[in-house]
Amino acid sequence: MAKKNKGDDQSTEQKIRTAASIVFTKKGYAATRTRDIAEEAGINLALLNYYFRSKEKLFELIMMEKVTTFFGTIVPVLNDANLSLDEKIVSVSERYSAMLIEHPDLPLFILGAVRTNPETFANKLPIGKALDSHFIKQLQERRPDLHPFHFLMNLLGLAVFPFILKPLLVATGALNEKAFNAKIGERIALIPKWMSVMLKAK
Amino acid sequence: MAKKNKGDDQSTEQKIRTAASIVFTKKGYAATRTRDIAEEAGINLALLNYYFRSKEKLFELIMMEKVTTFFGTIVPVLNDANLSLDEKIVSVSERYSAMLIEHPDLPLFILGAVRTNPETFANKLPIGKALDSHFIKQLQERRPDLHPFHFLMNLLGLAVFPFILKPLLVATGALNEKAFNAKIGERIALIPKWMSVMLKAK
DNA sequence: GTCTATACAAAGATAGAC
DNA sequence: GTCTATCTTTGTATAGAC
Repeated sequence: MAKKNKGDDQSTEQKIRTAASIVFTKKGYAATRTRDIAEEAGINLALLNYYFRSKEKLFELIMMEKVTTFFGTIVPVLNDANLSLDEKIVSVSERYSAMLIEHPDLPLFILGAVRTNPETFANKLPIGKALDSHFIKQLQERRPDLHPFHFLMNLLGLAVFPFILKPLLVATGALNEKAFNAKIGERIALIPKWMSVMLKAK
Repeated sequence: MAKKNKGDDQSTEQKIRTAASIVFTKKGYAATRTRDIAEEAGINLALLNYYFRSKEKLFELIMMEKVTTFFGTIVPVLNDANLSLDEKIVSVSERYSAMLIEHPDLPLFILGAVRTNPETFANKLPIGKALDSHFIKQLQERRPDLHPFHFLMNLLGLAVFPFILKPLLVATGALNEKAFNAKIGERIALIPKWMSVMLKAK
């Protein structure tokens, strides 16, 4: 029962989690074989079932970790009553860029999972909270004529969309990893500016 | 050899193409079983291989159709020397919205395919053309201080991102199909406005 | 806890009759 | 061109030794 970890770096369980995250991210759920994960983790295939019972359970575990990372980055900001609207915009664009540079394929992972398993997400996502947040109230105050949907879409679109397009840009050779990150760096300062002028535009 | 089509509505080949498009779009390549396609098409499993040799060849065929639809919508506009920068922005946002309302899951389909098969896209995409277009030259003239990458990202982000998020919004019950389309309709007129103020913002 | 070996099911593809 | 039947491969999961 007790974990050994005799001078080794990582527990077997953790090795499998890490490997699963890598392979699922790269190939998606359906294209991933449990053998791929075992190989990536450098462990025996049978151990995967020993620790996680099934491929599906392992996937759900990994996915919930990712969802938490993704939304945990902004939900607290949106609900922070001490921040002005403009401060929130700056904070969200900074946090999102930082988080996405560290986890560049998070968006596609989640979107892919939603596409194949919409039911799973029905109650597990804090979308409702985002729509009822302090941020939304501030938006409605500032621009009662424009539905908050548009602002949220614009902010997320400006911040997240490049990361969604990244695999395509890199695959086609339009941009390499380094050039991409440089452009993202520029956007951190630009997005708040753009959001600001869009807020003012009548 | 000759096609029969004896009073029937569609040729078998066409039925398979249509069915494949539906199932691949819904489940992605790996999760799709050739048996699903056969069933959706109402034909025998063996006919799929008879007409298209393999699941993979069939997929590539469908994918190229989709890529053509997706990029064919804007590339001609970007290269039209008779349109001003502002006219191009209006035209692209209108065309994209119209095309995406008709094919709402095109973006996720293509992005999913890129993720699992990046090599396939290395030479088959007109990204190079977009980066060398008349549109880019106009942008550089108007705002030599800002890299065109940002404008393209912004325009695409504003127009396309909502459709990428759509499955998530619908799955979580944040928005239904009808409300979503209404919001998209509003954006057709709003996006050119936003792009315009972003172009002016220093 | 970890391994080898293997059972069992699913899925792609083809042979051959009609 | 279309069907039934079947081969083969691949992939998930488990049994049982160590």
